[in-house]
Amino acid sequence: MQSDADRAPITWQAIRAEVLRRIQARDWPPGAQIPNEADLARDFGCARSTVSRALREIAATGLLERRRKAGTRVALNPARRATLDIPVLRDEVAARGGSYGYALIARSLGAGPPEICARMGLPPGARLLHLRALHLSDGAPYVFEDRWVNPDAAPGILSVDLAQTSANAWLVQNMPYTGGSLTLSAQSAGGELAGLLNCAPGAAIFTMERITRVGDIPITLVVQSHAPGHRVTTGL
Amino acid sequence: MQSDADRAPITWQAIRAEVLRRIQARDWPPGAQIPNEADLARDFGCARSTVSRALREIAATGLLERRRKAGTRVALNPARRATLDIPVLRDEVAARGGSYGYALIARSLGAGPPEICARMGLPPGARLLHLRALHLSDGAPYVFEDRWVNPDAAPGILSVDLAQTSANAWLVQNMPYTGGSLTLSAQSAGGELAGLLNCAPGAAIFTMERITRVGDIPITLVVQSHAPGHRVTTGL
DNA sequence: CAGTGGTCTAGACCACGGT
DNA sequence: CCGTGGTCTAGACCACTGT
Repeated sequence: MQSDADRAPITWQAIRAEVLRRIQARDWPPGAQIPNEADLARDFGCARSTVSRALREIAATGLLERRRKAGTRVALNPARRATLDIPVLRDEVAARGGSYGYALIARSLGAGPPEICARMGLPPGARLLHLRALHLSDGAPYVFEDRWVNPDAAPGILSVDLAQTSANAWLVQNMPYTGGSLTLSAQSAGGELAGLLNCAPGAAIFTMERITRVGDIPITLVVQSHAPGHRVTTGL
Repeated sequence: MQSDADRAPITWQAIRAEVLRRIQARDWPPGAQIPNEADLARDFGCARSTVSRALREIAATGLLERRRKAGTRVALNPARRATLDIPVLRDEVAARGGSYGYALIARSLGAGPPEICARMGLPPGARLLHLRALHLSDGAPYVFEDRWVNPDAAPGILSVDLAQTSANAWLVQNMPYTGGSLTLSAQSAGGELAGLLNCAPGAAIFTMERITRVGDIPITLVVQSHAPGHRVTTGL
């Protein structure tokens, strides 16, 4: 008679919420193995792929660990993951209500320093375009950028007027990358950097170093030194 | 006759790779709309859900933007996302080959400072457990941790011997959280912090501040100050 | 070997949101 | 309105890996 009451489809978000609830309530304590997908699908009254989707999403956050045959377990030491947004600096400044500015300080083409070449995975002495520039917010230094570009990977950049267009903007529009790495650290402002960022020497500087590649070919290495007080926030 | 040549199933990873290739090759330049899922599925000779999975994964990295009816576009200003692993400090030290140590410096229970209560979203003067501790690698200071715990959310922690078990380890095993935030910044080591971390006053310190919640209830706010030179790296 | 997650398929309905 | 992505289903085969 009430055969139409259970017509409402179960969404994978609902299953995710319920699984998270059971973990939080310690129905499934850390380290415990949870039922397999087929059983859960039967319990929830939905297709296995729906359960699979929900568990996959949770596992992506590090709270569940899944292995074939071994099943799904609540992570014992959840090395949680956070997703960090890396906005374009122009947008970041605009979002803070500032007016964005860009100033190229130096541009040179020549053999890259051995250390830089090594970090980019290039042979020592490879020819690199070296750029130093300031990103400004309301005219004040916001980020100092020290960048090396591999002209072999991005030949077009040699003919761009980089005083008008920031290298990042050009690369973003013309050289979508397929991989790379990001390193975050803190460094003390040396004399030159302090001068560029208009801050006290020795101030703590939040630094992001990015290397981007297309396939196996390195495109650019950029070190961005943020003005003191910069923070990066994300959800968990 | 060759009707069995196309039996190999197309994987979503293969489609992702091909879509990335077309973006990189500027077949689909930034800002352009790409064919809809149904058309791509026909072109690739697979089910629409396979295409959907591939495009969803790419969109999750920020390279594609998807909207119903408007279709899928190559992001014009790809605010790229990176996933950051937040390992348990004990594991992080062990992975670096060090022996892990933990030393509780201070423990007190009382009204939290207004600023801390506000950051946690609690009323001013809320009762908080305040912990100060050092994480050690091979006996040397590795991270100084300044933590506030909401005892109403985690009553069990008041009866734990925190000299033996780090608060983080206990919380991780007993209080799986459902949300929170993470803030990264650089700070200059003040006199006290320099003493604790055994570094020069004024050194640049990489700082992570985490707030975790269960539902809407804040559990803990922790500020972790890393020894100078600390770096966090992730893929893109 | 056999259990479990990973994936693909073909089809269906629906929610959103440009036009 | 109606095209597009978002999702669910029921079933199938496969890849990996612990036993």
